[in-house]
Amino acid sequence: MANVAIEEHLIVSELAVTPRSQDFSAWYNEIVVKAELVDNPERTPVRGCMIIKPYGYELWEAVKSGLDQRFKATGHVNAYFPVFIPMSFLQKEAEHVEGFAPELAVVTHGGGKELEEPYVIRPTSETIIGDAMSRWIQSYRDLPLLLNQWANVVRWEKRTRPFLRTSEFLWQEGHTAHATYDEAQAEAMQMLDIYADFAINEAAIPVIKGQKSNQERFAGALASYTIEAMMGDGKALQAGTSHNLGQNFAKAFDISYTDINNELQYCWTTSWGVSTRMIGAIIMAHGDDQGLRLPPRLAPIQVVMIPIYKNDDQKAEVLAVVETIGRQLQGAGIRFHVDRRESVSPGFKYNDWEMRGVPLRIEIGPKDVEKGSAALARRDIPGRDGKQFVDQAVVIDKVNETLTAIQSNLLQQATEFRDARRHEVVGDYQRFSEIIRGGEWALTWFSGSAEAEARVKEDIQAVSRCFPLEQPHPGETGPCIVTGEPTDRMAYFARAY
RNA sequence: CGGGGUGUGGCGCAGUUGGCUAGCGCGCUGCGUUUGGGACGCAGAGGUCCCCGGUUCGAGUCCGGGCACCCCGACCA
Repeated sequence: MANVAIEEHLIVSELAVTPRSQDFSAWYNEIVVKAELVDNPERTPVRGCMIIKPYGYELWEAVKSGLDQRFKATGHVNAYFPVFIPMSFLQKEAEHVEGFAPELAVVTHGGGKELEEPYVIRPTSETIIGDAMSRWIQSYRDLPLLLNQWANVVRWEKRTRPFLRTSEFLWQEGHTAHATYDEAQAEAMQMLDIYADFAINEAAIPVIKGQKSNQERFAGALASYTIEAMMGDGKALQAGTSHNLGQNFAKAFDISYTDINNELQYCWTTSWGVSTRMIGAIIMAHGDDQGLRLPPRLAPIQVVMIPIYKNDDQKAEVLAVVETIGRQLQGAGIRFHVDRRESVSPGFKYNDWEMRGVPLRIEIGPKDVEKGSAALARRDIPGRDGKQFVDQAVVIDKVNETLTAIQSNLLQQATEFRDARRHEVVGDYQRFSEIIRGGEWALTWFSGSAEAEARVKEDIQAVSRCFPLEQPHPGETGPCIVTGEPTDRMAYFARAY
């Protein structure tokens, strides 16, 4: 018996991905390649960079589209700034250059000549956009200035993983300028809300909105805010950030305006970003042993149709039904694909599309032709339980209904998973450590000091993720988990990506 | 940047103490049979064994040097 079990295991591992439950990291590395989100990183000619394949890029386009609509709806406009930034620009904001110096890629030559001033390949664009803003803004009538840019950025990383940390990645960076602190702060919070709304309602990932500790703050910001998500292994992932930059960049780049009293004032600026890391979040929040599970609202293919037949007569009948349903799906605006491959069996196709995370599968075979039915199989409910047979006449209604159900089920599953793994702990450092070592989240009173944070990092390789905006005990104080001193805010701690 | 490891058809690997024609599985191409949960048969194609140098009658194998990549630890959307 034992030998049979081992052989079965070997067969499975040859055919499919390493089960997520067995080795989360290996599962992730394999699934991004096998689901064709990226080219095999080991064969990508540039170290630490990724080739995003069409299926992965379509997923990114869906993310882009969902975010871009939200940005436009709140009055932001897109623009584009150079990928090269004069080195001197970065040096104008002391904390900023210090934060980014270790991971800069620098261009020293162009057109065969050494450049007078080296260019940095943008790691982020606060400086070059700040420089433009200083020229564009003169009057309070020019404010607020609400810009966004979709771009690639480069940060030289020592250890990289597809989507989670790569030397080059795609993102959007919003950059805004305002007349007052309050307006900038409101903007930073508004964008955080937009990110949270996107994560929850499009990506089906529950997130916690919070503020970063000073140690985890963006280099050059007054305050940094984050949406934190829990991955399938319990680790935390920052899925988006928003910064109130205060007047730090305004002063460094002379972004100033004349107010209504004809007095010169510095602007208050913000920046905010979501990157291709969001793809990593979607993979790790929803995936299972069979592969990806994509939320219907973002899935490049929402429905895959598998025709099944034994001979040419059946093929003709089956494909006629497939065409009919296909036209209906198209009319309903549903993204679908018909798997017409002749060289692989239906069973292979089931597994193949499950690995790619397609939310819903429709099987049409001779029996369905005969009965006027169609088989619908949900990706989020494995096996027979997820399969239903519906009348062809109502298939579109059923598809719409089921896609909606899958979307909300993914969110519900992720929420229940997370809520079972976050724990409030007061004054018990031992238990605090055990929670984090056990791969779960601890919510505890925290002073936020550099010393306290360093101690936690030293002890248990974890840092604070955020002070949640929604505090569980507002107005109260409690003992800092590290120092014991009374403090008025609680923070989440967890191991993180 | 410190420690460990690996470079052999597209992918995963075998090739032990040198030996002749470099092999296996998967994938790929063609034909046929199959097709409701990862099909099968037959016939094919595909290799400067990471690079450079050395030892030898003979090097994928031994020696020297180089390069690349992967994994594990300190910094990061």
